[in-house]
Amino acid sequence: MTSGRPREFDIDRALEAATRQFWAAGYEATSLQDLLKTMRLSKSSLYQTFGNKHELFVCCIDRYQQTMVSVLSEQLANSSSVERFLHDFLEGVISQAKNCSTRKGCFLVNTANELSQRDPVIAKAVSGGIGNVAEVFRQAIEQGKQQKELDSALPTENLVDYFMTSVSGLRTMVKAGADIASLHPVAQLIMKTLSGNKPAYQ
Amino acid sequence: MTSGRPREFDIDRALEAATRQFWAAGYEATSLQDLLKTMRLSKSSLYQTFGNKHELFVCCIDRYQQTMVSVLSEQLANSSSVERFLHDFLEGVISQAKNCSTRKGCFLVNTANELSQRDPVIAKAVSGGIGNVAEVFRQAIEQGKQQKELDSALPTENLVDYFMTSVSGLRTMVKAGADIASLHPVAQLIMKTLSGNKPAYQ
DNA sequence: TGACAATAGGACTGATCAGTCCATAATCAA
DNA sequence: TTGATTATGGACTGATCAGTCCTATTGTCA
Repeated sequence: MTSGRPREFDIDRALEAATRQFWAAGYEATSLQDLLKTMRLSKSSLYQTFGNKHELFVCCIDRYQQTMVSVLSEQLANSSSVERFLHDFLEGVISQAKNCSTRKGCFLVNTANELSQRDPVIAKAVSGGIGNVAEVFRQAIEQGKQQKELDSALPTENLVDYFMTSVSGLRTMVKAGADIASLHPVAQLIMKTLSGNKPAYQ
Repeated sequence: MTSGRPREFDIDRALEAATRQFWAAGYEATSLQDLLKTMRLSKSSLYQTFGNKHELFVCCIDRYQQTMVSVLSEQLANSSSVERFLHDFLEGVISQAKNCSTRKGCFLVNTANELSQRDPVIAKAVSGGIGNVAEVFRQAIEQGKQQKELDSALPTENLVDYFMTSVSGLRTMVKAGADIASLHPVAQLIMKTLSGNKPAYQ
């Protein structure tokens, strides 16, 4: 059936490199030259393998959200408590403010901001990805309620929406250059809200 | 001193049109052709008056933040209570989700997302603008504490940071296409956090 | 009337963009 | 060895970009 010269590069590695580039610079500001350089591919290989810049971008979005969901699921499974899981996640976002190279925000949220208004295909991929991530947090919050860690008086959906909103806000602050010291108390307030009247998780 | 043919267009109207365009499409995605069309200027007039695209953009940022600060200050002065002022602001953000033309988010936050990482001049203008807006909310929260509307146990700065973070998150959700119904409870939770243990503002 | 300033419009530059095409090289199966 | 298939790199296309420059016109004031 198929024969011929075998592919010399690894598709997933190439996608990872492309994701890094798109993530750091955004879609429009990433040129094909940038992609060829970081992916270490020839133009022909890129077009033959991924179609074009737009299709490549959608592949990167998909790969990113799959990775994020699996990492989060694992972290949730390995956490000693739901409060710890959620708080660690918030602190992880904040700690990205420490240096510029990690101050990139969330690839999904960045893309929503850049393209969701004018590119329906990408918008769909992004909202699907965000939904999958939110589903992990929904499971976490449901679990936290059952274990009496979180406020059971409020509908889970509201808490999930609140958490996703808060995370997006933190990420924007980090990207905008807010200093870490001012964000820790914000994370405390967010956790306090999730857990009802209980004192904040330490 | 100066004589010659008088300027036929209104600078502030032209800036308003440019702001509308930049706001809707972002900096990179706005071409000079787009600007000439919406501003109703010839290329010569634009360059003579505003220098270039970049300087024009900075003018738009400045104009936007000045307008925003003055509108917010007036709303605060005219509000029956601080809680009402803050809650109305959150609901105003949410109500922008109703149709696509108003689903543009905040011009300052959008710009921070698009350009703050790679354009120090614009980054400075944006962070200055955000600081001015935050200052209005700082005054509001200080006032709310004195009038026993808000939680006095927490430092004002923390509450301001929390509020700015929450607003940014809400704006991202609106831009990402979240439905209004899911955001009202989020706004309630934010207000509840600001006011301490009191029931949410209705 | 003459100096001055702002207008409009178009030609032009040099750079960059995404994407196509082609000749050549490498690797497979038969 | 041959033919099919794929990889690769560079030349090329057509479009668009911001910005410059030039000419000609229109209006205001001294």
